[in-house]
Amino acid sequence: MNEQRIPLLDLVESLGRLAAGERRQRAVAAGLQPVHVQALDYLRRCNRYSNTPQALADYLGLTKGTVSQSLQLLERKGLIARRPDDADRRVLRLALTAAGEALAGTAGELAEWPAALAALPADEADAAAATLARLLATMQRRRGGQSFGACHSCRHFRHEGGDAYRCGLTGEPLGADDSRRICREHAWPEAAAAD
Amino acid sequence: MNEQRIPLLDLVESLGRLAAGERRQRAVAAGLQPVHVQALDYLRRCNRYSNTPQALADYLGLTKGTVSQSLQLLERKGLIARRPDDADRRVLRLALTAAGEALAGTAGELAEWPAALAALPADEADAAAATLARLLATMQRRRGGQSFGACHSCRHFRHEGGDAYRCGLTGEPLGADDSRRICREHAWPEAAAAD
DNA sequence: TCAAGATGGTATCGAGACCATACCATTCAA
DNA sequence: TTGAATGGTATGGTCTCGATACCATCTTGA
Repeated sequence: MNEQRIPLLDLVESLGRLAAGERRQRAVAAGLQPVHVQALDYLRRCNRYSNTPQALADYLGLTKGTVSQSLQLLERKGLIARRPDDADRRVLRLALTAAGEALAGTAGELAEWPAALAALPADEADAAAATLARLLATMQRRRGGQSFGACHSCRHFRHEGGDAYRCGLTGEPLGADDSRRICREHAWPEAAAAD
Repeated sequence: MNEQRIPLLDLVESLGRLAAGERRQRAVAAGLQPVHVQALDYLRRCNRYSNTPQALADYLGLTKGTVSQSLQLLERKGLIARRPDDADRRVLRLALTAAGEALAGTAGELAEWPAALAALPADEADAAAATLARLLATMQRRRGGQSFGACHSCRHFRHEGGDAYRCGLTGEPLGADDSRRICREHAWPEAAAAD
């Protein structure tokens, strides 16, 4: 028997801090702050309903004022483009430029983790991931906040056969690519967590 | 079959951010910054070799100058006491005051997590914890940084029968309480990670 | 139709974390 | 005993972040 009495939460927080530290290093090496790399990463992974300053603010847990500043900085650096929405002229639509896409790719990658993760037995890693996914879903529902999950795990997600999907909230059709993106309207199903 | 293709690292980071967010809320509710609560929590859990500004700076990954500022603030608020070491008069020994102990207790507690964690099947949580512990040990060794693990999981830890332990590095005897504290000299055993 | 509120975003200011640099005191090593 | 290493402080600057106030646009409802 081994002696790891370390509770699960402590481990998650320690690993999270470690990863955040590495991300921080890579961000400053790229001339950005960690939060800016997070923003770029979000824009790379969010869907078409979620590429606005307000959605980003909700995702990051920051005020819209703070996010507005960061976005201006990112635009000055030529990493994102901001253009008004056609339908609602209050709204800005954010998009990565080619430079932003490239930077998000390089600065978003972690150097040491893939190897360490690959060294874990696959079934063990999968089991741990399943457990953590349940925990995450529980926590997000319990806190009542937005969950920002991928589209395909959403309560409103409908499969219409083949590669055809639809969002039950907006009614719009979705492609296979859309279904893997982060959505600000995401809501976990009622009963089960991540099943 | 469920569709959680979410990789383990993403989950760890999401959960870490969620927990950090809750810690942040509780910290500001207590009139402190998150890093200050982290400092108090560290001082509550570290052993007698590790209660110095430099050790805290290493633990938090901050410069000693930054930590010096924070410690002055915490002393002004009456949450910690700083007194010079008897043997080495460069060194300051840090200790929580009664108020600091109380605040670390209340602000360090997370509200929603215990219930969510308890809702997980015990064997599943243990298995996930074991996996994450291995991952953490691997990452810390790989990055060559200090690990700040609990004394009992250290390479230098010696069990001398009953409740008698000893640190193989300093040679000093350790009680059962000591062996659960965070040590700045902590080093994982060579071969296995957390076994 | 039009006023009132809701929503998305910006401008500006202050607080404070954080780092870099320079510095002092003490201990340790040659 | 001199020089390097270590522990800590002081200071100035950068930058995040929140609060507040503000403007523009959309929505709702009487």
